[in-house]
Amino acid sequence: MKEPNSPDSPLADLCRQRGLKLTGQRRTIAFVLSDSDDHPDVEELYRRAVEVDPRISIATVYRTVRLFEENGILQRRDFGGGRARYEVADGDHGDHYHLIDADTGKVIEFENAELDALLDGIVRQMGYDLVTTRLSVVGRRKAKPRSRG
Amino acid sequence: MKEPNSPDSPLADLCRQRGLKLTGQRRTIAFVLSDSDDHPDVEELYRRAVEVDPRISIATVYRTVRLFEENGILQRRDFGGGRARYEVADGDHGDHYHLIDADTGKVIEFENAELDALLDGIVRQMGYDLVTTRLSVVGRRKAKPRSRG
DNA sequence: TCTGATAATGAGAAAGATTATCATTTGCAA
DNA sequence: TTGCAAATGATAATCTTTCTCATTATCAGA
Ligand SMILES: [Mn+2]
Ligand SMILES: [Mn+2]
Ligand SMILES: [Zn+2]
Ligand SMILES: [Zn+2]
Repeated sequence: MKEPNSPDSPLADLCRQRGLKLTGQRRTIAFVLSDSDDHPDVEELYRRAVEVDPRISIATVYRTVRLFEENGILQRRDFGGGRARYEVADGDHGDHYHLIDADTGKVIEFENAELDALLDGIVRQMGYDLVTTRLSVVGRRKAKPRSRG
Repeated sequence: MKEPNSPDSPLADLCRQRGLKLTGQRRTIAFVLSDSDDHPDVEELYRRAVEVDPRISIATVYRTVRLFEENGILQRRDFGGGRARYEVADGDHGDHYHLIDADTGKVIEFENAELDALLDGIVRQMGYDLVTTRLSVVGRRKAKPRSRG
């Protein structure tokens, strides 16, 4: 266990702000999420949550990520592989996209205002308002160009 | 049944070109795919295939779309909803993206060379070669601007 | 602080999509 | 035409996620 009854995590506070009942399990999951800067799936969140409070159930993790997503606290991501992955919907962090390393699976985040604007313009021109952009690119690390000789 | 023992469909020919054994089931599924211009899931492909040859099995449809995808004949798409959807990997048709109508679920294809180039440049600048772009946007039809009066 | 209504939880069943198994059939090269 | 490797059909198994329902916990109000 780490950081037991400390002041609530940012996400736990958000939880309360949204008028959601703040149970022990939700406090734990909120803490784990606030503490993560990657894109864990539910199994991984469960593992991390159990470290904090061993009597949490995976059913509750599923329920909680769904609840948090519905309340705009979490964002669900799909990087292929059949499982949903989650990250905090951070207003500061801003919208971002993901590059997945084809060989290692590593996820690299990036932002690009030109891309934002281009997508928005394309969709608008088609007569729609953009609601969601689902974008991830898979790439393979370029071989370092060798100095010839 | 429609179009029984006619000349093979373009996809069936492709199948043969790749050295894949051309079974009756594969011929049927290839025909159904060539005949489709939308993004059917496996269940839908199965329904369409059964119209042509009633003794086809859904297991074979699953196997065949996987085989065709592995051989670059089909492209798998994910528009959410938990099922894979497929379309012919058409060289002529070119790479394209998908706009999903948030209210109706309708899928609208679009191409955009600027988007192609921008994504390629972004990925390259991060030190990667672009392998796959997974992009779909969800949009909501704009209300027609009313002439005020 | 105590109580009760209500909502959340845990454990496991169920659902839904996809893949694996295995006995039988089929395509196709010789 | 034959033989064999590969494909098929039927169905079991797998995997992720949701549902069910009896039990427990939260929290507003007394
Ligand atoms: Mn994982
Ligand atoms: Mn369907
Ligand atoms: Zn991210
Ligand atoms: Zn398409």
